Amino acid sequence: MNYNLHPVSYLNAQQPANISAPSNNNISTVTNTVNIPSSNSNNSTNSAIDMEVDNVSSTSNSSTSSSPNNNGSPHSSFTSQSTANSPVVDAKRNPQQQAQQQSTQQEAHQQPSSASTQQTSQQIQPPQSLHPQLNHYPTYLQSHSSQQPNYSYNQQQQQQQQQQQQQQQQQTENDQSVNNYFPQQTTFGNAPTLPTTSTNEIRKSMVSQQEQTVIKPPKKTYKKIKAEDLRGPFRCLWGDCRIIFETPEKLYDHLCDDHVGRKSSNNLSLTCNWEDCRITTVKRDHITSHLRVHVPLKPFHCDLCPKSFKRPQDLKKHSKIHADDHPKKLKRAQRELLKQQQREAKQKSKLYSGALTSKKYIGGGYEYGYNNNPNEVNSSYTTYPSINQQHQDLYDQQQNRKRRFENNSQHNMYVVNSILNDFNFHPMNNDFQTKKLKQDVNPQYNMEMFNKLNHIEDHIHTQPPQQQQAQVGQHNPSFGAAAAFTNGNIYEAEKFFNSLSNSIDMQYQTLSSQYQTQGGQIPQQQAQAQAQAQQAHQQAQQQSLYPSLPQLSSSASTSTKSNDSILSTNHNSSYLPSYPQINRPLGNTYFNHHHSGLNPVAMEFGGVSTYQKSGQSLPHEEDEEDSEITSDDASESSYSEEEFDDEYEEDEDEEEEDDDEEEEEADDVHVLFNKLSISKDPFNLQDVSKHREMIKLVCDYIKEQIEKEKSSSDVQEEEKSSSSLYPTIAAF
DNA sequence: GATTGCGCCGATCTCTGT
DNA sequence: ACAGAGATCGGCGCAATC
Repeated sequence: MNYNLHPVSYLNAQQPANISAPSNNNISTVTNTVNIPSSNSNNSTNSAIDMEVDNVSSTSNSSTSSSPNNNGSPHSSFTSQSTANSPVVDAKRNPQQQAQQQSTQQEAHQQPSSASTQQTSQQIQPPQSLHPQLNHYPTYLQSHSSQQPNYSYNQQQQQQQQQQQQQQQQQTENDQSVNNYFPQQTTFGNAPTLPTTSTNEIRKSMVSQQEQTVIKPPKKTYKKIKAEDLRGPFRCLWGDCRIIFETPEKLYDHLCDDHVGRKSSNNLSLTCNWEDCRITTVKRDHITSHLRVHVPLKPFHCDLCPKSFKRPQDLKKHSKIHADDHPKKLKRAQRELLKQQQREAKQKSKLYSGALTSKKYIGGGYEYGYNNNPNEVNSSYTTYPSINQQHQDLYDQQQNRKRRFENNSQHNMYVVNSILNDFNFHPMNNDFQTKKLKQDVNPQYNMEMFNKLNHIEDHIHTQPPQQQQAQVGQHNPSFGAAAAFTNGNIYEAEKFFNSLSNSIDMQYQTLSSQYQTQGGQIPQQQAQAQAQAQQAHQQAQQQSLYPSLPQLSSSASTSTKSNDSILSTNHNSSYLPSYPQINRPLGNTYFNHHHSGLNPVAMEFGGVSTYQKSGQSLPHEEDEEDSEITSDDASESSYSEEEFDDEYEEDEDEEEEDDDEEEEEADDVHVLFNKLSISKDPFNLQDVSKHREMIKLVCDYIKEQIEKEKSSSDVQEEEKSSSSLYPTIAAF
């Protein structure tokens, strides 16, 4: 376990201790008296951060080990399930259940054990859940009312105590089972809060209640992740651990690594201690899969629709509805195919007629029209000359756009499809009609958009070429399939992406000019910006009632950490996206993660290993070591770095205009970055450039579609006009 | 070669939304 | 009623260890 990956998350997690209010006093004594196997104890780093991390994480592990499962026996979690006396639990119980519970507790107090000391350890009240709907509490677990063990005893006393607890649990279960099957014999002991009604009424009510609570199987909680669930902060509610994480990915990692643990690390816990959930599994992957219930994390995205899923099986099952043999898919495909064939036939007929009646031959046999379908590039009319100068201008425009695609039209089409899909502009998207209304017509390139485009870019470059090809074929069988858009949709999309492109252009120009003027002074500027950000953060923290999100120190990372760390800093800002994020690898640069076969995100779609918290080292750690290899591989890219550089050079030439304005922009860059929440390093410039390029691809595509729409409408008009010259022949 | 830990994956059940 | 999504569980394979 490497806490150096995101140390500030742990470091700052101590700050809101007064808010989350887990009194660690009791816990600290626990950890001092009992040698609990802890994965964190293996952390041999000596930095100040790690020292504090150990303090915090020891709290978390003490909670983990506060369960009697972690007594060193690997399979101890099978034998006991402790249920904390959480007020959340008590709030859910009806008074009669509470009375029964109290009576059980009283009986437990009468046992010759240290119940009074145990009771003090139960005073830690967990705060309100981040996800109230997840507060499910299986009824069969409510019957397990055991006390937390007192770790001030030695191990032998612990074992005895655990045996007593097990006996108590068994006795309680036996009593309840007896009461269930022989309700007439139900007694309530000396429960103090029972109402003084007749015994028959109590018996009837209790019988009915027990029938409801025991006979009925525990209901599962099926929670849909909402936008508010993804805003964070993401607090670990495992036991007494209240560490706050920036992202659900980190929270999930923390849960799997620190709380579930591993058999090999001698800290495996197969009982979920998340709040009042006490679900016990028999295998580690089962509990890691179960943990997704508590974490709003859906890292498995559907490539054909905006939906995301928690588990790869869910995605796989969902993907069946996109299969070609799916009934809905077949009907829709038939309709789309018919429309498309009709329009293509009309378009081809016009092109044929126009070419055959062309007035003069201008140049060598170049392609007429703009068709990115690789199968139709050498179509029969490609060698016909253009018609006139107007067509020549149109041709030049088309060729300019086509240069963006011609190296790898398949990949670029996939980029366009992905972006249209993620922005709910894809015509094949079922939710388009409902979601498009919510789409901002004039989007701004803010941090949310930055993260979203990063997400899309991640998604794009983790798809194998075969899958991309298949998806392009499914989404848009022909590149020039203008029929995919309706008239209203395409103009809305044009407006949306043009506005976004303009916004990105502005940011890009500012960033690029600032980068050129600053040169090697970026780290110093970053340090200043970081100092300002820390001041603002401290002020906000003083004013805010809520715990602050952990802040990553970009100034430190800039000088000491690798580029990958810087990237992770950028992408894990406090501005969290409002939609599920894939587990963006820490070793994330555009070109190496695009081409490296070791990409963990790529593994995401080929397997689950990245998310099932394999014991093997993460691939991106290897990427850091093999950065040279991956950069070399980038030269083989279909979307090569040279291609990007060419684009950048063109753009930068246009931007070398006003030096005075650049100085003013340099002064305002702090404001800009504060708005964007993007630290100023060249990688951000690269990210912005990538986003700029991506959106330009979409804009070009949309323009092309609009032109095709116009041309097809011209064909229709010509057909109408020409048909008016001749008598209508009716076919019988 | 046997054992064990671990992860992947399919089957199945349950719940939710239409 | 049905489809789709969420959740759980068991079988299986692989790698490490003995």
